[in-house]
Amino acid sequence: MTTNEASRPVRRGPYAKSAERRHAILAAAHDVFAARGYRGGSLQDVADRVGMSQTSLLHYFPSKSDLLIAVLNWRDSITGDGSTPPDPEEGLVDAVLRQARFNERIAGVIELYTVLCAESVTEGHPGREYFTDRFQKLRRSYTRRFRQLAEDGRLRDGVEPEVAAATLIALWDGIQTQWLLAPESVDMAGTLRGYLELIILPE
Amino acid sequence: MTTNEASRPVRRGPYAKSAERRHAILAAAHDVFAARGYRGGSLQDVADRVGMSQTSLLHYFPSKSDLLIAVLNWRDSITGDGSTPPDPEEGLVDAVLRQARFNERIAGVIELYTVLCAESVTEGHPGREYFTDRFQKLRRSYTRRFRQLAEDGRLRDGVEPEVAAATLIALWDGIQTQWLLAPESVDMAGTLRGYLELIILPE
DNA sequence: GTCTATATGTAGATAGAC
DNA sequence: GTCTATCTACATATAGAC
Repeated sequence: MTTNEASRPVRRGPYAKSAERRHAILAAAHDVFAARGYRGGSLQDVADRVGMSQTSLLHYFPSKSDLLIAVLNWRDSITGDGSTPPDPEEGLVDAVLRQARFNERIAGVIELYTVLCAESVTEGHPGREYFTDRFQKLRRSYTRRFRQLAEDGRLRDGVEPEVAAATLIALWDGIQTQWLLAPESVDMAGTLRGYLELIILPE
Repeated sequence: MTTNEASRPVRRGPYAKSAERRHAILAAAHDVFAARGYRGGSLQDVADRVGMSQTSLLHYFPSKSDLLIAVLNWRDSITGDGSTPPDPEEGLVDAVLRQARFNERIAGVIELYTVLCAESVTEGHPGREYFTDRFQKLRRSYTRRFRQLAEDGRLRDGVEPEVAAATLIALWDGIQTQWLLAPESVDMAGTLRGYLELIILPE
């Protein structure tokens, strides 16, 4: 048992409760930052939701900015953002549309991303590096995929892979903002599909 | 002279100084909200920039949210957003690219718009109505223009005017965000041109 | 119109008892 | 690990003198 605890300290071990607490805090902070932003959301709001005092919360995350970074990284693990796709044979169009529809169903995921991303360009915002890095990685990743499509003769003539990558990311982010303000007037997946079908030729 | 004052009360009239003050406050608030957001920017910051006390500032704008609305409307008048184009004969592509290049040169205009737009989707944000209305008007306006192009046989087959409108707006907003975080890596006007040339056929 | 003074509220973070 | 109490800072807004 003791050896088992040592090899799997997360479950039933001495740190089990601590890990659960951290998880509960991350979930609560996700909701608060999504609904009110980083500057607008308070540690007290988060503590109230998880049912603990604000000072106890700071025992797990030593400062508000630490909590923000942890929430952003946790978001990646929830949405699968940046990780390998479930099906390596899945095409780019299907992968994008599946992700878009998935995000739409998880309450708060799009709010969190949209609100914090724009907020991160403000002075002294602790999330700025996260978003700068994310965009750089995303642009490179999509550029590679469009370049591969071009080699396969499936990218429309005149479309630059780099431009298509930046365009897809920008379109995705922008349509999410419109959707947040008017869900009934915007079809996120349909808009993305419209662009991708414009530049990607059928097999 | 008195009749002249009555017909043009803004210049040299009794309210001339007051109007100048309001203008100076709007410019300062524009900078502050662009750099720190609505929640992150304080009235004290604005007052310091314009060289007056925070309480004197509230003499011109009775509350922080009133100041925000005034800044948003003032922004429209600076950028010409929503007003009639300078040249009615100017094509859609030229108008979009000219506006994009113009905004890029006015420091803070894109920051203000991007930061406040996303922030406005948060709980109880006073700018929400402004942005909801703006998107609705923009979508309708661009939909009309694309529909006209379709009637002229200049819209690519299969492109829906409504989808193209939402796509153009989303792309524009999204590429601005990427540009704010990495100006050297993003070509705003080039990206917009790439999309428009994809869906609009040459005359 | 402009200011000082202040009311009132809230924030993030620390100290230290238990 | 959790709490109460508190520190320090800063916010928006009001009252009222000049």
